Amino acid sequence: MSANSPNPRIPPDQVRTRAQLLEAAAEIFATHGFHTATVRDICLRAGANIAAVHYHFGDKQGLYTEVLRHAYRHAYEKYPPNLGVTDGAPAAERLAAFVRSFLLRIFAKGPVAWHGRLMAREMIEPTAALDALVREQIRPTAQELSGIVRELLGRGADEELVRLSGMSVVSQCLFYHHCRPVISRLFPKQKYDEADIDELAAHITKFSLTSLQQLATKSKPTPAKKPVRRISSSRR
Amino acid sequence: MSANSPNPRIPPDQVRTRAQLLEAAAEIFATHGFHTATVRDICLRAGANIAAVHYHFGDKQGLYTEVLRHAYRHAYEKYPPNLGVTDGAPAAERLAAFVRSFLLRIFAKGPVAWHGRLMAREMIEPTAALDALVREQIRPTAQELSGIVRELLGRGADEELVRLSGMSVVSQCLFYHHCRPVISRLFPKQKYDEADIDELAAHITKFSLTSLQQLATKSKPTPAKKPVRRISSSRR
Amino acid sequence: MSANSPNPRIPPDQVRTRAQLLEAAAEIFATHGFHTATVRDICLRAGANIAAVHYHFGDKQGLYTEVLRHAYRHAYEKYPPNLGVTDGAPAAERLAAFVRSFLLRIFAKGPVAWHGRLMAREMIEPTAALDALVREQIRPTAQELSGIVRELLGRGADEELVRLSGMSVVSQCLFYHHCRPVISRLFPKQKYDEADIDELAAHITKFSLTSLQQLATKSKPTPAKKPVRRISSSRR
Amino acid sequence: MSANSPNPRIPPDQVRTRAQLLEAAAEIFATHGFHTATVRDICLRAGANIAAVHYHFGDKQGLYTEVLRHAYRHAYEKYPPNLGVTDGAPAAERLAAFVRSFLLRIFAKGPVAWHGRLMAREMIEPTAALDALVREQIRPTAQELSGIVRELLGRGADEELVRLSGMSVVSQCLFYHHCRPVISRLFPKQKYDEADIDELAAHITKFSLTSLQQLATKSKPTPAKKPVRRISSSRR
DNA sequence: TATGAATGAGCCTTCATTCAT
DNA sequence: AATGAATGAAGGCTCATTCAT
Repeated sequence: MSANSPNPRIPPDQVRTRAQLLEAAAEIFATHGFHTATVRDICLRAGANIAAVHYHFGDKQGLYTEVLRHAYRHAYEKYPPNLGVTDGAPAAERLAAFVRSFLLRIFAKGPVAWHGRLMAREMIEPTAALDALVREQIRPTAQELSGIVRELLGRGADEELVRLSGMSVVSQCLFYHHCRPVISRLFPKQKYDEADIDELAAHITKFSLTSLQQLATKSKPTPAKKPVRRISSSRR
Repeated sequence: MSANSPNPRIPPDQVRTRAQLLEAAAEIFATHGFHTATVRDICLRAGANIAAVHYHFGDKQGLYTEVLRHAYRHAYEKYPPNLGVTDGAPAAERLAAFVRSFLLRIFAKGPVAWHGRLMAREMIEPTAALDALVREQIRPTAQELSGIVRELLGRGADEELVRLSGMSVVSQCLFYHHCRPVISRLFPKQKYDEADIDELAAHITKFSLTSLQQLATKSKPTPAKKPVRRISSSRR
Repeated sequence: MSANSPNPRIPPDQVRTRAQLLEAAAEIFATHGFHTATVRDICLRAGANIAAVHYHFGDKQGLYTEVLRHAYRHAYEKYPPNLGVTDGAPAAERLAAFVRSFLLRIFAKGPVAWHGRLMAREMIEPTAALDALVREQIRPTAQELSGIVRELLGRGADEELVRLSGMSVVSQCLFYHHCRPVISRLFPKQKYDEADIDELAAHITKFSLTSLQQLATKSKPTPAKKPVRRISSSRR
Repeated sequence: MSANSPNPRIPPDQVRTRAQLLEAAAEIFATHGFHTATVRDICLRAGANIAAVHYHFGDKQGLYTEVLRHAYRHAYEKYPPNLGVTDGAPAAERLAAFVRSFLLRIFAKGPVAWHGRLMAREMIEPTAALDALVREQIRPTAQELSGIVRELLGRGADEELVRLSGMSVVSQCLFYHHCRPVISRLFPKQKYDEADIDELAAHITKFSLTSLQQLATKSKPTPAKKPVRRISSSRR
């Protein structure tokens, strides 16, 4: 909110219109997609004039780009990747935190919720905004995961294996979001409350960790260093 | 293919327009999505009159539904889930075939290629066509995978674990397709030729198989030992 | 039906298609009007091919013209203006017959019913077919009414009064048909069964006759002979 | 007119487009009917953009509804039903005023002229707008006429007779408008200038009054009170 | 400054009609 | 002789965008 106001003095009430526009747009873009969403609907829901979008953001695309940044930032503010687990913690523990925070982020309720849907849409129909997003947000996250996986696989692990294994971990998280319509038809009981997400996170972590640890012993017969004790999945 | 032609004789030439329409629509719907695609473009590319769509398929939605069915059928005809591996083959082998056929299907080139993109879009913005698709195509495929996973985990495996593990397998395949725009930015060298797909299939199979086999040995044959206490209780 | 078959031998079955087309068109034109009615609907209801209209009648307008003629003829065949009352009958009696047959004609049920609606539409948006209709059907009917009215007003009545009074009579009949949508809203109980029509006919006849008889006595102060008392009381 | 403008200040010039649209639409709807008229033509004649109709009136139907209201209001403003005759005037005088104003209204020249044609079309092919019209405009007019007729028939007159007689009066007025194409073919000399209308009004009034007075004396043998003199067709 | 009326391109759809069969 | 697939011209409507105020 205040990140966009250049001067510390409280601007009259333009910022409020801007913020409402952003929030309304996030919801509508997330629900209907970029092309199907209409500027009219967004302005209507934001209680703003029909010309407000062009006044504040140039055009529809400009609004969308800003929405994407806004949503991503909010999601990562609320659920940071490490969830309070320190960098020095055992890799297994950090993996559990990473998976859980990832799921929480994409299945968040309320205003944060739009982030997940917006990103999913961006995958299907990438816009110019994706480049910035990858550069500023996604790549750092990916590298953080790579670090965890590399440590789990052992120092000398093949970098290609690290890369592929990282994607194996992330994919299991994203799947539940990207394929939600099918999952809800195949398994109507699957829900995404906090408890359900903990369950999913536990499975994904276990499934991945089991494989990574086994692959580590195979590729590096001389481990013995880090026993990677438990997980203790303590969070926050 | 021939399911719609009641008599074995080849209908004069009306079917050609229909087929061209279907093919053109598959490509354009896959590229632009349902709402963004225009009937004009489809007819133009199919070399048909603008009114042909409504004559043959009722309306845009009718054409779309038919395209979805058409694409799914074609993809599964070309790459059946078992890829020639008999049902009696070892589960590990059947898993490898399943993964590889899945990847081949969603990354196919040519006219079969649209299937993957169409399905991905359907996940993001489901239409009425999804119900039929799940019922007729997706559920049987899911059950086939469940069978393989169940066998790998051992007879007495927890059904919930079977379900979650099945999704862990599928998710790794779909990920490369659903997140392609991001992957191509993070790892520009990643391609999807037949050789690349074999590589991906090998990793996914190995990653999954390793975990499944490990989870099997832990959960079943020698019980009494480790009741799988916490989250992924590390082996000793 | 057989009126259209030029030779007494039964033509294959073209005449049937033609007749069904005519009947279906009458109903649809009457219900929806010329422009709103569609050739497709007509062919569909007639069980004929979409090209049948152009094959049998040249084009939509040609079909419409034929329908109008067809409908008018049928209506006057079933309800001739005199309803069996001989020309020699008292004028009051002939007036009653005229009014009643007029109402029966425009409120007929079944295939004859379309005549009234078609004519009403022709009033609003006349086509080339109207000229022939006035010449062949409407003018004779009008002259028959004029004769009745003239006799009721007395021999020396002003011709302008005869003309206007004739229209006063006809207008009361047509009103119930032309303004049906409003009447049904103002007086929802008004129906048009045979009994209701008899009631309406009785009122219109009484209302008109009362006036005509009174005007007759006024304009011709020296009759005194024929008091033409009540409604159709046959004079002696 | 000013009922829709919340503030008394004259809106800058948005209302001009609206007014021009309304006027152009009235003419085109009256001439071609609702379905045949095109929004394009209306906008062209109004000098407005093709999207103006949807901006100001929602859709074609919304414009039509407003046109109907607009036309009705204008017609009644110019020719109020009583034409300056006070409510306390003799019933015969009020009847004469009613008939004459009715004819003037439906045969008006200029921008008011469309009212009659629009209403006639609405009878043939009622739209959703008719309900409001009957409720707001037609029913009050009908009740006013009923009052006049009831008084002429005498206090104890049968209500059914009042109702039917009222329709007998109105029908004679509408006839000249609804059947104009036929009348102009049967009696080419019939015109609808002010003088002609006075003539028609005189006849209709005389014809109806004669009947009503006669019916009154018959049904109520104890009249003697109100002699309801003549017609005295004084107006203005 | 910020509004809302106005714009024009373009979309889906429908229609009467034609033409090869 | 008679069909039904194919045509192309509009039609109503929606949209993002602009402009005068």
